[in-house]
Amino acid sequence: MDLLRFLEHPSFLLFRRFSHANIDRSLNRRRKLLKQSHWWKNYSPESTSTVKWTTLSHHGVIFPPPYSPHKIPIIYEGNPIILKPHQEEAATLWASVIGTQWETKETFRKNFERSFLETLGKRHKIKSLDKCDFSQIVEYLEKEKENKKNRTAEEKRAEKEEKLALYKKKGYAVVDGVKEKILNFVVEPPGLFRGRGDHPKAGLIKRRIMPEDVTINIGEDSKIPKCPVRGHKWGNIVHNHTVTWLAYYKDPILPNSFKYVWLAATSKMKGLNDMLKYEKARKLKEFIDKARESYWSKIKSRILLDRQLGSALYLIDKLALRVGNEKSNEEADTVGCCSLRVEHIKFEEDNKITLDFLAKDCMRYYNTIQIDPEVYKNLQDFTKNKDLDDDLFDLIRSNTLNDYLKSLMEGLSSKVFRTFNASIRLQEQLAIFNEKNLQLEDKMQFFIKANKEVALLCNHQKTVPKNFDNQLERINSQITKKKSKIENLENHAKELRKKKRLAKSENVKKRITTNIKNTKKMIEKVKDDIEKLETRIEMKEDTKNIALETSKINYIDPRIVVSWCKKNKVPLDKVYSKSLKEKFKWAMNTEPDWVF
DNA sequence: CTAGGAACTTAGTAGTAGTAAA
DNA sequence: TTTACTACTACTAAGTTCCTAG
Repeated sequence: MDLLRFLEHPSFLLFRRFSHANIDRSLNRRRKLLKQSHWWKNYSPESTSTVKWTTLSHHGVIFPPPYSPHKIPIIYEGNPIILKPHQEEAATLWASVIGTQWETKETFRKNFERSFLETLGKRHKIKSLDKCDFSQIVEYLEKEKENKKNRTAEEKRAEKEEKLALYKKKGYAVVDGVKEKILNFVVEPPGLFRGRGDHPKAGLIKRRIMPEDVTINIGEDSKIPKCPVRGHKWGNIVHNHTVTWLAYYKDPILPNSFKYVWLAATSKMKGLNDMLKYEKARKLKEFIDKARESYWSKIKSRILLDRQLGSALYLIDKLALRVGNEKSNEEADTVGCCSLRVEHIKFEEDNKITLDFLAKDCMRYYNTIQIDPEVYKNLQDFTKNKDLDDDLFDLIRSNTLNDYLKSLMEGLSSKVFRTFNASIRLQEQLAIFNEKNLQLEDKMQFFIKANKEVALLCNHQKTVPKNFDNQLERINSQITKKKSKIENLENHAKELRKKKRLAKSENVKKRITTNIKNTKKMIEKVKDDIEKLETRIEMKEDTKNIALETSKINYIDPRIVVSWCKKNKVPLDKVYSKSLKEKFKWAMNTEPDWVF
């Protein structure tokens, strides 16, 4: 039953044994809350219009604490040098990177050095990073870390409380009367830019953001938040109803982009968009036959441009590739479908191709796959008379492809194919499952395997944890222990049987028989444990470099997951963390027989 | 018609807090 | 009680998409 109706139902009221006044107050409160939070029950098309909010109030953004100098010198050619605070801050940022992978990265080092020397000024005696000895600062940082680790429980509690209080005070916005969490209400602190892969700007000092850098978006009737840094003021105040951001500031590294302050995933603004994303993917389900027919006719077209369009979409559909926009040379050299170059594709026997390129986040996409001969031939054609660094699809770009998609279905774009195929893939994999009597662990194992298929499709990877081998080793030693335990138990059983044979009284025999039975039971249990540990190892090994969460968060329609869990009596907590359950609260009431 | 701006989604990793094992 | 893992969350980088100005 609808929760609201239930709350109003006489049996509920009776059950609570509230006084009437209390009931009224409580109901009103709840009704208000329900009306506010159950947006998915009665969302209307206009909620997706260009007006994103009517009233909006919040507390602006807050800033990381100012730098407090430690006055520890760096040693330069044998001389200790105490730097000015802002210079010392830069030096300390570098010190915090020493011993990590970043320290030895060529670009990172070069860029930091340039940034650092600039901070010091031309006439400073420090001329080279290589000659700087940061070890005293490193030592200091280590001590600080140690101190932090050794805080008393009381201190930790106080800190936690303080954090919570800040969150309560500043961490939410009120949008059209609904209180919503903010995703990132603290601006990014200064740091060294950790661009991924071979990013040309990695290592640059990311400067401190000041209130003057920040534009606040807030309702006309709302109180303008007080600037939290004394002596400073907000850069700008706007009242833009057509956007969802609460504030933005210029990206301190990339001159043409911004950092935005948004509501959390639990908010209506984000949740509704998320739901609509999946609805769009479901709409593609209706159009997919038509779309595939269309790109197949293009693949066979005599017009080169069409052959490129058709073949590109074929790859996007079949391999769930990203569309691949062009990138400037201020960014790492990564590609997607439309930006593939000749060097990224190899033609093998039997209509197989190998794609080998760096994708988003410099994750390597490496896949050998058999494709249809028509596409194989097309792709081969596209590489003719080209250099290795020429575009494979030289006549099209992401927008060409997206324009074409618009002609197939309203609102269709390339990324919808990824969502569509990922969700479909999970649903298909889960549909294979029909053994209802499995243990929960086995069900979970099955789910993880299905999830893994999606992650593989989308090429979602993660680095293998540092001490992964140790972890396996530990489980293995547990198995060894349990195996020797079984041996002992078996010996014990053997002896019991011997005793039973020699026993005279019936009573003793009976007692020994129960003992034997119990021992056997124990053996079974330990064997079961071993089996569980073994599958745990297997699963761990199997997914050690695969990121399962990414697809769960971004690509898999949560309704597929919820319905499967309900149908198979798997508690949702097994699949979704607390925050994911909140993010997907709009999908929590999905019926067991729901289909994507 | 194209380049780049603006806004929003998707992505992996670092660090932390809570929990299990020793 | 300490140590070691594990499971999350916080963080922020890196994509896509759509739009507008020239």
